[in-house]
Amino acid sequence: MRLHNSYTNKVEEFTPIEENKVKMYVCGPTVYDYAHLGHARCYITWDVLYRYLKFKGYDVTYCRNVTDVDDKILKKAEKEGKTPEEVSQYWYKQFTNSMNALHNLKPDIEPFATKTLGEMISIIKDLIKNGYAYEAGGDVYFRVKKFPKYGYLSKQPIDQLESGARIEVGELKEDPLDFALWKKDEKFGYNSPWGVGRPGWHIECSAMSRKYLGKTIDIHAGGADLIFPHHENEIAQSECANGCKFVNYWLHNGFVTINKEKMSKSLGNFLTIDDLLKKYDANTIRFFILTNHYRMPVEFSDEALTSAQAGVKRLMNAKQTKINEALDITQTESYKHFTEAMDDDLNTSKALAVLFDLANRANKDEKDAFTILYKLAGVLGFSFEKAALSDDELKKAVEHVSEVLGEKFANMDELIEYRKKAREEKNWPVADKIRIALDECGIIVKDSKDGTVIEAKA
RNA sequence: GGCGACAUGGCCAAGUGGUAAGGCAGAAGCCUGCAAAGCUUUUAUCCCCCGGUUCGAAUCCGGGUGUCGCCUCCA
Repeated sequence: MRLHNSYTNKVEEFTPIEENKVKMYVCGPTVYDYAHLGHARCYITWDVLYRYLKFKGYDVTYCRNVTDVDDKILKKAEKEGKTPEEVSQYWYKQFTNSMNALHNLKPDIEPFATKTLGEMISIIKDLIKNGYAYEAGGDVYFRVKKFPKYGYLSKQPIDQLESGARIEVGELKEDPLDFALWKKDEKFGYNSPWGVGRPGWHIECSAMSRKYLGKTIDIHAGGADLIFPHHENEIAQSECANGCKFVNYWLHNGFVTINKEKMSKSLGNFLTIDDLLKKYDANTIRFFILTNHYRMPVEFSDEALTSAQAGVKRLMNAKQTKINEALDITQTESYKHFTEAMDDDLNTSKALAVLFDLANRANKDEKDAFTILYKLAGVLGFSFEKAALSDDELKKAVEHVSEVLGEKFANMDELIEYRKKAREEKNWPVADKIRIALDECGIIVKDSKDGTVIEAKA
């Protein structure tokens, strides 16, 4: 399997540290607000990597942190008169709901920053001891100039970074480039050897990664906007504290854009996952994300989502057969093509083409085509479970049809039976009226030789 | 200003040296009482522009043009 490593800027053969085991870390959310489509892209992308690695037989440990100590959380807490814990707990729940709704698998470990303070303090202590960090007025800063490789990941010449760096009022840095490992905060802080304060954002990931996955890990992934300064700083901290390589493969996903501009909180041009899910289902959002390569920008538009919806529908409408559990799909051509695509730096666009080919073959009654489709689509996180019509929806629909026809029906079965008779008597106006009325309730009627089925609109 | 990426049919998109996957939309036919779904056929002599290398380039090199991202919190 080949993956693009941002550190070397090359697509490289992936070789895990321990044979058959993969330790992957993904930078998780700061929980203070709604997750938007940009987050969805990130976490869907790495969800697919996680699923695919497991599918390939790796024993994967997937760790995704939760940042629950941050200026934005504190601001929100003050504004709403709540404790920071209440705020972060609430938004963590919202985030989890969104991830579940998108069918993202739960990471094996989801550590909270506030529960990993011991590890952070231990790393900072080591950095100070080795001269890589210094305390100044209750803050602790990392001495960037002591780490010659600083800037390697982001490909930034140090002098360029220097010209952009700046010392804020009240900061006691030796050098503008230095960044905070610990910040004095007597109001919301925690005890530490340097007084009451809070950890810097970057140290959190270094600490959680080390605590749960070890000093050197296989994969560290996240949005491309984290490369600088977040990941650059993580490398500096971890490698100076641990004296060994931090990450073997750095993976970064591209952005979702809207009107050709990056979708982000600060620009205010974002669509929340919750709102999007009111209009499009999880498969559609996933399909929209996966038609593009994960490193490319993806332009959001309703047209693009509608197109994705139609594509998903085509896959989901494939003629279903009973899943043949005995089938070894690894021996099939489709498996070969699918894995070739995915092994090539997650070419999901090509992998989707394999799925469309299988759908077409299933529709032509090719044996096992649906089984293979079902399993491979599952690797990308697509679900064939159709949203069942709720009792309430059925009841409302029956009432609506009763009203339109001026005839009372007790339930859907009775209604379908009535329409069947109408069709047998070639009473097309009545049959059509029922179908149109049901369509108005979001129910599609499909007549075939095998009988009539109803299902919810996508 | 520094660094990085991208430019393929109406739209989205794969393809990185051997002659343009796939999806959406459109058209025609089959099926169907009609629909829906499905099936079949069909839509780029050409891949932003100009040079070059090569038997051969969308793919490599040089030069343009355009778009985007990072350099501050950000997925």
